[in-house]
Amino acid sequence: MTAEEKTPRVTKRRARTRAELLAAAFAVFAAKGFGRVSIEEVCEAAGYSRGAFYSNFATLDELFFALYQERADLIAAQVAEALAQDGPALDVAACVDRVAEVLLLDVDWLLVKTDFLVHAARDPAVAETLLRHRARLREAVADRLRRAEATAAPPGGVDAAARAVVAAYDGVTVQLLLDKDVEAARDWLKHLLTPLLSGSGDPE
Amino acid sequence: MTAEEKTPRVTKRRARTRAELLAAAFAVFAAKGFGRVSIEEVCEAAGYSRGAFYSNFATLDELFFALYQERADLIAAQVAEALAQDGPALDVAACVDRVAEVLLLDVDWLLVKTDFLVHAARDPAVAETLLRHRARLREAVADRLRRAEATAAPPGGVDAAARAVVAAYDGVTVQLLLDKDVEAARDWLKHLLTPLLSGSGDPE
DNA sequence: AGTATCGGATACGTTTCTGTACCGAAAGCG
DNA sequence: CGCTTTCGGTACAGAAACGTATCCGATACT
Repeated sequence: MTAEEKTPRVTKRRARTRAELLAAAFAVFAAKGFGRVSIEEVCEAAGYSRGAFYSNFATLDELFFALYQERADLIAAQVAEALAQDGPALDVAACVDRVAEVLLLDVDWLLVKTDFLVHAARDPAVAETLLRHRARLREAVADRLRRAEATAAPPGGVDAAARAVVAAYDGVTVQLLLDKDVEAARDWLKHLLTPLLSGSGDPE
Repeated sequence: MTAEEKTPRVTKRRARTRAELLAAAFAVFAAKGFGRVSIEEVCEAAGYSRGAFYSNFATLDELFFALYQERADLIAAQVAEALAQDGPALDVAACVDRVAEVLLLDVDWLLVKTDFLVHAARDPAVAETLLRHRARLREAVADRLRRAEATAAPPGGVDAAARAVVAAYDGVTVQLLLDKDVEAARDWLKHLLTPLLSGSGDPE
């Protein structure tokens, strides 16, 4: 075995406490907001002492980043699944329904995600990874639209339509954060997407 | 004069320091984010000591609230002006241009505004006033659309269209916070509004 | 101008959080 | 089954921020 690849001898316990710290951090961040949370609070919520924290993360920012990455990947996978669920000749409405179900599921996640946005807006490095996540999502939507282009070509090109979908999602999220009405948000998102995906735009 | 109405004897200096504290707070909030800012930092940036702060505000939240209210009112007035600028038979594109100019002018303000959103999302009382601000803006847009309904009726009713405009604004804001490209954001907002205001929606 | 009041500065004690250095115990390996 | 490595707890000291109590200079009214 290579000398470079130093396999950590203990890895089971570590993974567990790391996961528990992340879970606790999610709850605390959702409740109080990232900026208002101390390392101690996270440790207390997780049932660990600060030693455990410093053993797993260098800083709160690092933990936050890991937390975001984890959850965002999870959501992305769920969205991909929802998008791929029906055949090439798709039912737009049903597809939108499924995606809306996934994207507007957990208000706590939207809270944390917005916190992360605010964080990224002030740190270019963080912003770049967030932009990558968004690009991935956008690409998934664009692919889906391309597959269905035969039945209904979106106005202004597939790519622009995908961007519009993301923008609509963001816009609906903001309102949802204020009124906390998930059902209304889903309905409203579908309502918004109708003209954006099938309306009469400038045909290039 | 009524005995209840106790006119404060000194009011000039106070107003000045209060304004300077607010201005400094805006700068610091924009740079670091509300959650990351201490009272001391605001005072230092303003060139005052903490005594001045506690003499004018009870808590950082209170200052933040006052700051938001002040700026939001200012923006609202500017938007109202931009909306009222041309006659009853309006040029949609030009009107959108003017509003986009006002709404997407200062990225710092968008940063602070998003901080406030995050704050409001966790405090129902704050959320309510933010919702009121948004309702006011929405109403202004709806009024404008009503005045122009003769030339081009928006899909799904004037009210829904106004909501869509706000959602589009929010969606574009998110992207802008990440890529910091104001010009692209303005173009994109106009592009989004076209199908939302004149597209083919379900006719009630 | 005199004076009563107000606004902001200063100084103080307290709390909270941080980061590190050290240590006992748990976990994998031979 | 003992040994070694590592993980997480504990203890400590320092920093930062908070809120208050108090004081002096500025300000407005007469």
